Amino acid sequence: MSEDGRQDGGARRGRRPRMADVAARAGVSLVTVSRALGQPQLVSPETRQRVTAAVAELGYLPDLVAGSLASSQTRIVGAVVPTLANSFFAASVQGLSEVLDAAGYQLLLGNSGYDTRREQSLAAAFLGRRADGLVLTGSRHEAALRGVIAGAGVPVVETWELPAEPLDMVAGFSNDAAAEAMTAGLLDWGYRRIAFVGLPDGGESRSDQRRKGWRRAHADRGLEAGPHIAVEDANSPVGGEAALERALALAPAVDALFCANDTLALGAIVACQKAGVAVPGRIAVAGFGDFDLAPHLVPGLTTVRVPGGEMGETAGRMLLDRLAGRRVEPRVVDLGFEIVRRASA
Amino acid sequence: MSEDGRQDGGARRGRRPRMADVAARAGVSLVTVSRALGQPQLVSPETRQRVTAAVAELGYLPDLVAGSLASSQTRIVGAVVPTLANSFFAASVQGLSEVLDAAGYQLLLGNSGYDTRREQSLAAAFLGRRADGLVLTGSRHEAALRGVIAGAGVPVVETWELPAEPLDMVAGFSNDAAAEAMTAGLLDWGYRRIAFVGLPDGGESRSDQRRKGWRRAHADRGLEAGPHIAVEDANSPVGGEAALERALALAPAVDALFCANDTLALGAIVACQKAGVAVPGRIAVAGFGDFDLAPHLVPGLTTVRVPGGEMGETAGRMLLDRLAGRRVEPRVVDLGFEIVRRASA
DNA sequence: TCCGATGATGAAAGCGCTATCATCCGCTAC
DNA sequence: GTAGCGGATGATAGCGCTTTCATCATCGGA
Repeated sequence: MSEDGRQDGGARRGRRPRMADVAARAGVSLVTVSRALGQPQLVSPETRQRVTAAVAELGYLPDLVAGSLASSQTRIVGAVVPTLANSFFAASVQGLSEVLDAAGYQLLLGNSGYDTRREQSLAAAFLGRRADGLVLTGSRHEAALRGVIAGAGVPVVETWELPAEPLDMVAGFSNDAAAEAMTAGLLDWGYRRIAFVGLPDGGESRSDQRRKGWRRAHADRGLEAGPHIAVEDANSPVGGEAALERALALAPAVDALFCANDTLALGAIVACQKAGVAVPGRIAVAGFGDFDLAPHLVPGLTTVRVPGGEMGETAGRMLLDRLAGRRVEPRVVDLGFEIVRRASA
Repeated sequence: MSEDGRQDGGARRGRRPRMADVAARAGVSLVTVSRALGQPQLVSPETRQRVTAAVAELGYLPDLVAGSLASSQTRIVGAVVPTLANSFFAASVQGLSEVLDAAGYQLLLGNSGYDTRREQSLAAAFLGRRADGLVLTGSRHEAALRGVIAGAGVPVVETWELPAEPLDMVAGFSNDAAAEAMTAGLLDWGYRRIAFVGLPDGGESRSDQRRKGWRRAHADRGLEAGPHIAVEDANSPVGGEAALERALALAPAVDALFCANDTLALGAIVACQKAGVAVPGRIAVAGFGDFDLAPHLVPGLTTVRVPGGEMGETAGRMLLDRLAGRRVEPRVVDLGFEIVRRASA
């Protein structure tokens, strides 16, 4: 291949080459280049090879913006998570990203900061970019979202919950069933006064559901639930530390702490270590999420394993299936959970 | 506003409205709509108001793909991180995302899995989407990347390191200086045989640099560095646990473990707890990163605080400045680090 | 009274691709 | 021999916007 200087078909100096430049260089029409790149089987091997060579010589990079406009599909999926500073959602994003990447799709990511209005505006922005699909976290959205999505006509997957009225598809699990199961486990293991540690009422949809499950486990057995110890910030161990202190002061004595997530549980366990409180001897601690560190804490954290990465992967696959024109059945996938009993309860 | 049925200027049924539909409805030309939306100050208040009303009535969402093609700017920034399953990079992405969001930019995210070829192909894909800027992690890239970026002519920020030959701009810190400072601290505090726990040689750029700093701190004082305890996976506490076991078996006795990151350090501390090894009495443990949990471990983790979120924010701001046509000086920003001494060393 | 500013609006020309339809060739089938 | 067909290629028309340039009032100053 000639390295020296631009030839006839070469791109004008200083401009990034376009498909027409490649075409000229390869001595074919623009359409043929488009086909050679997009549907190579429609082009003869020699032509394809000439095009490939021209692409390489010019360093041509197809403009996917133009392609998207012409084909009205972007191969972009938008995802909104409450926060990235949290390994749980990060795992989902990672799973999603990998599935999409393998299919040549790209991920447009936004974080809502647990604010449904920001979620709404991010979703709108993604749709404005003509994302082919959307992945959302949770079931609580602005009322207007439904209309915006319907108007755009793109497939959507909600994750991390099992909404009563899904927008479209769901890849999630039941937070209340999981919390109920965890609570039932604690009761079965002999704990009698189980406090729930989490956000106040209405603080956040998933925390609320978990609290509901905890309450129901008691109700189903005719027991009265223990106290709800409210924390301000569910994403810091500090809340767990404070909760332990409060729990120890309560009478009748609380013998187990069910934390709305593992970060809080870690705070509680650490506070116990510092205060010399035996876990689970004096007080048991259970978490929710089963983060990486759960088995490594001392004592190992009893918790609920949730399908973080799988939700992302499944959401991605559902979207891709739908975009490929395949029917997605069922539209609501419950990825389940698992009670993981370690030493802390 | 009339709810009932489409009117003259309304969009054809079943199609999503375009700018022309809005224009017809508002009784102005398409250009005016474009201006009313993009540069409202160029349009009279009444007209602007008519357009706004028409937009609302039709539920019009501008097509940013078309806009991008026409204006040749996408307001999209692409970012590549090694992994999201790691709170360190997640913090950077979060910081970046927030800065971009506030400026009306969107984030296209990819994870390379610590593979430079995947980084390269992601970067190329982002450039194909005509991202206005790129944020990369680290300084080790495929050779071809430089040319691809130069060809696209977009601003780039490298993060998490201080590359010797930056691609363009940098928002990072010196891993070797930080590791050297941490090691110097350990030496100052009286530890004499400090093992480094991290990936094997050449495993990863940042781990290598940290090891280099550890070695240099010794060399500068005419001391011989302790052993390098290699682990397979630096992102799991398991490596730290294994490392502790190996360290305890060494003679002469290792009295401090300097782990290439906090996750490994956590593994080591936990292993000590389990084995009843006093920290720092028998062996001190230092980490790198200062993740959320560091102050909450028992004992609190002595570590290096790195500017995770700030690198993301700074990278975002540098990009935005450059895109706004402002000069960015200096192009290499060292965000520094901080030695945080807690109880573990 | 006329003129160049100034402000508000519009018409037309693309941005760089893909979709669609047309063309052309060589081949098989009768 | 020729109709018919599939494979390979090309010409053309947009995709829905922004940009640029043109138009046309309106207005204060000479």
